[in-house]
Amino acid sequence: MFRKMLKVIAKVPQGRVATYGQIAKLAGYHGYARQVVWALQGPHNAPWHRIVGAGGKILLPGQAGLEQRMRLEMEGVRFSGSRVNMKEFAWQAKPAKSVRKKRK
DNA sequence: AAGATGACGCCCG
DNA sequence: CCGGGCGCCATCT
Repeated sequence: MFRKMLKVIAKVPQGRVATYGQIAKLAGYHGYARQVVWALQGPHNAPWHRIVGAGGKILLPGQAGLEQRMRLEMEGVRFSGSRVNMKEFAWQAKPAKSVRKKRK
């Protein structure tokens, strides 16, 4: 499951950002924003810094959020205060069949 | 098995 | 724009 999410996250190109909900939905799990978080925390090498909250808000606490912002700017992402210019850098993913698993 | 938790998302004030 | 409240789901204790 996380495996799939990570795969989607890995598809996010540099200089682009995606939201948790976006990832979850593309992975086929609409509404699993929280699970996306666990996927990032787990042992893997995913570009966690490209994942932000809805509206491009950085939710990471303390230094982590600071570092994320720095990295994104380095990739070319512009920031509007504490947020990312979503309209410009929001990742436009392709409709990968949003197949929702039949949540039992 | 039940209760609490978490880098969330959306609605309301 | 910001803060608070409620709902979502898998994992942990």
